[in-house]
Amino acid sequence: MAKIKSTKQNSKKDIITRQASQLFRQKGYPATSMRSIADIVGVEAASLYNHIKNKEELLRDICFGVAEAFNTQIAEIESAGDSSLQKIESIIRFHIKMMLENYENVYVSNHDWQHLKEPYLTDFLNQRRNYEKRFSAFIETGVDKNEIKNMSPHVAVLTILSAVRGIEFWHRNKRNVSAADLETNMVEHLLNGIKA
Amino acid sequence: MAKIKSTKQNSKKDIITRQASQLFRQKGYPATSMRSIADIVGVEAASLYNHIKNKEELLRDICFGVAEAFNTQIAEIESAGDSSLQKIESIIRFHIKMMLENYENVYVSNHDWQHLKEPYLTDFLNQRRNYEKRFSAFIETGVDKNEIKNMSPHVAVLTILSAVRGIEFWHRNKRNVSAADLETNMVEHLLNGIKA
DNA sequence: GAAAAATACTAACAAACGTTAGTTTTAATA
DNA sequence: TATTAAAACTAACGTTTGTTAGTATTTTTC
Repeated sequence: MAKIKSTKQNSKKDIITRQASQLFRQKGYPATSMRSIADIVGVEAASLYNHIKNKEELLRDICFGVAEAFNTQIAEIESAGDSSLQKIESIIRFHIKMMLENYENVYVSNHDWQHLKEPYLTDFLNQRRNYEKRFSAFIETGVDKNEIKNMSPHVAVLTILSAVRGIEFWHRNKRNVSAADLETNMVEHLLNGIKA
Repeated sequence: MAKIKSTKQNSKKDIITRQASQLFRQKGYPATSMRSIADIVGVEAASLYNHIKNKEELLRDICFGVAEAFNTQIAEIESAGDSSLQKIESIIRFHIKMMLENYENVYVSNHDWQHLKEPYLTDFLNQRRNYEKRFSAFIETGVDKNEIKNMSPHVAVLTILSAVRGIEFWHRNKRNVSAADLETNMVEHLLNGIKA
């Protein structure tokens, strides 16, 4: 009866995916049932299959959408003429921005990618590995140019990526710190820790 | 037929819990079936219920075991006569140690606590909130004594805890960095980022 | 306004889930 | 060695799961 409302911007599939992302974030992918997604959308579970192929497709769209956003951004940063430190700062700020503005999708991508099936799982992991290598290259160059102190690039990337990812905890309790303070303090903490 | 082998150190319940923890880490709690746990233990699913009350009890033992370890340690650090910076370094090193030596349990505790049922869920979250407050107090004192630069203690705690938690990714690919290098580099990165 | 396309519905499926009941087998105790 | 306690087994239960088939209804197109 109650049809899914679609606009020019948001297809019905987009709406379903967005609602699914919210539930995946709250309960986790395996613990989220198609029926619970249908409830939120305001439709019977079977009706969802007029718009999507199956449950995993929802997860796939979320994970690869996030991956593409990061790939696009790092390519842009690579081609800019900034210093290594500036590049690293840009990456950090973009991660923070994504955690703030695209929280649900990034969260789901971080937590539930393991439930992707082959060949998508391998594809996703390869993209992530590639991304970390490109990030790592920023650090290596910075060390060579003495902008960054001598350290393990792998560990630096690990530390930075894990730290920004932790913003998911900030979302659970935003009372204490504003988004702006969060960004300022975290960027400073992570950059000061590696500056030569 | 094949009984679970128990020793004086490890009760049969301990053995089941350890195997369950491995699976929870690999697949996640909701995606891990009692039958898959039984398979690994080498027994039928129904037999597990001679040793445990239900599935959630396994998760509970893991989560609260980890929580207790951290509570005990922070109490010890609090009562020591160290400087704020030393205390923070001690905490960081303990987190890293836990991530290295008690990986499975910490991972599960970090990822699947949300599947605890009440009243355990509230209990767990209260313990965590309390822990973060005590951690935050170290930072605040350090700022007051000018050992640490002026910054948001909340953000510092968030950054540090998230970073060390990220060691779970190191476990997936230990080839590039030794555990010792990991610890040294991460401790330096996180401490240099906050030193006055 | 009729025809076609999109999308909703109800009903049902096979499989997997956590868990219990009842029974048999193994190990510990006396 | 006989008795008791521990722990395994088989079988089954009631739910919930993702998904499909078939049909009715709504919206779009002409």
